Amino acid sequence: MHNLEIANRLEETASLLELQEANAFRVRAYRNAARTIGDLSEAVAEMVGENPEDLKNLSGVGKDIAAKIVQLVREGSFPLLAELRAQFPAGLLQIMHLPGLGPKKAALLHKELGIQNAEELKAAAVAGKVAELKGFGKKTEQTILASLEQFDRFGQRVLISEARAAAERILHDLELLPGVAQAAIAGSCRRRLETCGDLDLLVTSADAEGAMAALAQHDLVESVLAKGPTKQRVRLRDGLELDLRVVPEESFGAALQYFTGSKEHNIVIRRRATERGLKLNEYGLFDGETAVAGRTEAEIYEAVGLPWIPPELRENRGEIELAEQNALPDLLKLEDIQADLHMHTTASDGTASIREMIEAARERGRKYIAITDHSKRVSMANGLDATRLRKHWAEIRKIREEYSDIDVLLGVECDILENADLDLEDDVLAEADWVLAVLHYGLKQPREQIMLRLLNAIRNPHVCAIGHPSGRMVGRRAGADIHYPDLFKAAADHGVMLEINANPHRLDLDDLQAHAAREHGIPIVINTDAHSTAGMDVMEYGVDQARRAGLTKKDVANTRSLKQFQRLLRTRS
DNA sequence: GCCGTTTTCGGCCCGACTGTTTTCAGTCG
Repeated sequence: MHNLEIANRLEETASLLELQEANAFRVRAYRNAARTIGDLSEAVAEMVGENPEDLKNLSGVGKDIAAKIVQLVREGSFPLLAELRAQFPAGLLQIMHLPGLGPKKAALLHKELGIQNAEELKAAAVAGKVAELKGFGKKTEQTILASLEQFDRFGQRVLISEARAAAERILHDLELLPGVAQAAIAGSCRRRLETCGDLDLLVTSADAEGAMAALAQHDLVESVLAKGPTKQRVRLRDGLELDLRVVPEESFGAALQYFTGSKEHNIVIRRRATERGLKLNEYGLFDGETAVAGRTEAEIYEAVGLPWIPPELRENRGEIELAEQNALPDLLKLEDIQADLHMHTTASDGTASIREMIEAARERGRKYIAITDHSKRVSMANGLDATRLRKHWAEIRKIREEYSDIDVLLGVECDILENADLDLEDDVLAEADWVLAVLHYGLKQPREQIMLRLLNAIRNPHVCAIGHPSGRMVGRRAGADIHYPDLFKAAADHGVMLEINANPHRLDLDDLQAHAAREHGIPIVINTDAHSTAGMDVMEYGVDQARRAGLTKKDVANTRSLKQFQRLLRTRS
């Protein structure tokens, strides 16, 4: 059992306890334990096997929760969770996590209107029944409908981080099978979309039955939904569905190309084949009955007059034209990244100390970082006022002296307040090496006010970059209503960078806006926004997003050495 | 339910906003 699974059960327990109106601190205890375990690099299941007493050394895990984890790992059972699940319909958890709703309102909807899931909530809201409930009203009803619409659009899709973790684990295990020669992930997961609706795996094997049997028995697989001689569809324990296709070696490239998509990209590629008197399908590229290509993707692209196109670009958004002119961008790679300029410590809401974060960054090969704890407005995250921030910086100054192979910038993640002021005075910001200005609150303000806030921040001479510009959460919450052309113009005029926040829940800027920002000549920074040492590992998702935006090493500021990076920063007054 | 300790129980990140009320509960981050 993986840490994430354990953390998910604890998190679900916390949510269900909330619905039950249990003691708020008990709820928090489960949530804290879930977070600790989710952020942990050692496997909890192994700790249970070796020395279960060690669990109690984890912060937020005491006698009770440790015992529950042991039982979960050893016996696969979690009685408290089972009992809670029996009390509330599963759909209620989704409802309570909709923006504008929480445990209290969700419980009331369930109690008063018997609502069990999102569909029933929608029907009740449309019928105007929600507004009649005590504590609700017309506005709340509208908020609910808007949240449901967002939820519908996301549907059953899961974040790329979750999809990849599952796909890569299964792929790895299939690769170890004796009969399997080649194996690959295809589909949206290979294209590194923000979310995946399902997973596609391809293998070549002398023993198709063996590969499918191994998949059916895989510990991530819950059930087999369909099975034929070359294709098997299974449902994973987390609900995601996965297609495995066993293809002949001479068709592997064709199948990979075909099942990677996108549909729009493939339509154009197939048309190019037709124009050349050829036919392209998942088995190969054919001249009449004769296969002329199919073993690799590259030979298929070559046969239709193109260089191989990276999967991240395959959306028919201009990549085929670039390929024709041999002008495909040399996309950014994870190893190009030299720095991480957005992270938190225990000074605000991070879980690791300054020293721990510096060392974790070194282990990941970063040459310089910025420590950017929250400003005071984010009181829930223990944000820093001027006095505490200055003390924090003094501490960082002292500690960074111990390290000769990594530079540490004095940073801050400064809120842009609802009234467009910055959360810290200019004299404080002037002392920072790196000021990241961000929106956290009032994201639903009208466009004019949002733009006033962003432009005001950009005009401030101390602001270096705008972090997670829209504030969106993938699949959960649309971001602020930004007029991007104005944002880009202002950022370009004032030499302010824009962030791609690499957290898979954010990925903000998105690929299209990151591409547009690059067109304006704005340097992009890709940062993890880590709240723990393990949080630094999400950099790859930010890099993937940049690749989808067509960005190269030179488009991304934190691929440079510190000296070169500082030259890119606007002149500091 | 966890933590730290004054070792047995009190404190646990909280201020602002929203939409509902007519003084505040619920939600947000």
